[in-house]
Amino acid sequence: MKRKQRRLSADDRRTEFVNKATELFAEEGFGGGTRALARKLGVTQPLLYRYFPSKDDLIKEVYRKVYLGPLETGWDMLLSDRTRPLRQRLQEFYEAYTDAIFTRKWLRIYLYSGLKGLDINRWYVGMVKDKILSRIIRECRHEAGLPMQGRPSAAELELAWVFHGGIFYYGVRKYIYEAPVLEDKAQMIGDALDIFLAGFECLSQGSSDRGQTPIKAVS
Amino acid sequence: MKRKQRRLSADDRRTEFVNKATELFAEEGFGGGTRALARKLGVTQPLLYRYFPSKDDLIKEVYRKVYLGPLETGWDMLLSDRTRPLRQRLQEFYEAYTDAIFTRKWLRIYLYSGLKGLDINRWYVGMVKDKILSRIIRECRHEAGLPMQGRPSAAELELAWVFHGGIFYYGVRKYIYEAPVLEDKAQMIGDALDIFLAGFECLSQGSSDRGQTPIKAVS
DNA sequence: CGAACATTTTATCGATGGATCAAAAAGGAT
DNA sequence: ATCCTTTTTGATCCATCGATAAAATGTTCG
Repeated sequence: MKRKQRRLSADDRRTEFVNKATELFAEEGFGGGTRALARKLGVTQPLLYRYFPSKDDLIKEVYRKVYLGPLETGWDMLLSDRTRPLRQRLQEFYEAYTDAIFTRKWLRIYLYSGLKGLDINRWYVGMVKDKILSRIIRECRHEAGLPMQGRPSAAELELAWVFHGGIFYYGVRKYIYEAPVLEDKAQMIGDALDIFLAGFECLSQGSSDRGQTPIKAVS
Repeated sequence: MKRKQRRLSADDRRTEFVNKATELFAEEGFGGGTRALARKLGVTQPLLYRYFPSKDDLIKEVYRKVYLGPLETGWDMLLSDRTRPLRQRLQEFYEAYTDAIFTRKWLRIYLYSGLKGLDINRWYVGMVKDKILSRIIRECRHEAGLPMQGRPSAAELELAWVFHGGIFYYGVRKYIYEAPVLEDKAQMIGDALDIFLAGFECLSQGSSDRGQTPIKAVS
């Protein structure tokens, strides 16, 4: 009872390899075997080497596809559109962004590649900083009526990172640890935003009980 | 030019295996080879099997040591001591807790084992929830003069998780991604606490602009 | 010293994983 | 049906890995 319809076009086969490899590596890590991968495709293992010179090249292709996925959603304009209230923009942005990255596949590949210390991971983190967090800070400062300086301070960026990381960690808890989480993701984002925005505002008005500027710039 | 002083006592050799294995697995993941491990010890590979029945048993030992490490710091009483201001307690707790877990070794082993979906990881996450986050919520409610119910609601827990995860992610960024972070860890914790506490307080006083209870309990 | 014991090494087995190459099989064109 | 091209397979190589057994070396104590 063999498959009749074997042969696929070169492009289709290639993308099929990348897709199934993403699934396999997400579950097993990049140590997953090429034979297990071939089995998932219903083909034999040497066929892989007709489409990729080595397993490492396949892995690089997986990176590319996974890391570039979230960027195709066009969320970047959402943040800066000042015709709408900031809270609403942030809510919408984070719902869209987490829709893109909160999947078992994405998060696991992301963490596995992060543990390998790859350049593409550093690139992604840098992009999050520049395209997301810096903008959030800028908009928050604008909202709070603070003077606009060229770049956010390291301390402000850190605040945004902690906020962003908190949301990110929701995905890790749900899809990596498979721990019970608040099911309503939108509510989680909303509550986190309430805290963050209220806290940011309180601090901006100098109501800190420590004897220093609420958000101190690092010299 | 061979080593003269080879032979170690059984106990010393065993702990040496576990220690070096922790280092190795932290860097390479649990796929790290037993031969590489032996090389780190300056012994031959079969010696491992005189102290551990299998590689898996060695790995279990590594888990035990790593996961139990942070618990030996006795931080758990810090949180509930109401003779001191809440903010100070939280600051001190998180500085101590992150001193214990913010190391390259700990974080990498934690993430690798989390990706394997192990029971010990679930146990640890549950412990964080019960021993840390639930207490924080309880103390925050007390501070805000809110009525004390038996257990924190799922939404409140989620709030604490997002806060906690944000701080945790600082360690991931620094030691896993090796990304530049705000160097002053204490300041990061302080700022995150300011935001969290201020936000929590604002919300508790019903100043949310959404038409609902600030922190809504999930039915 | 030298016997008794514990520790470490040498040699090796079987399984698995990445990679190669020639041969076979499948589809399309004439 | 026959030929040609492209895809796929079967067989295999070599390195590595976990694990085992037996030999050898160091340690202890009479």
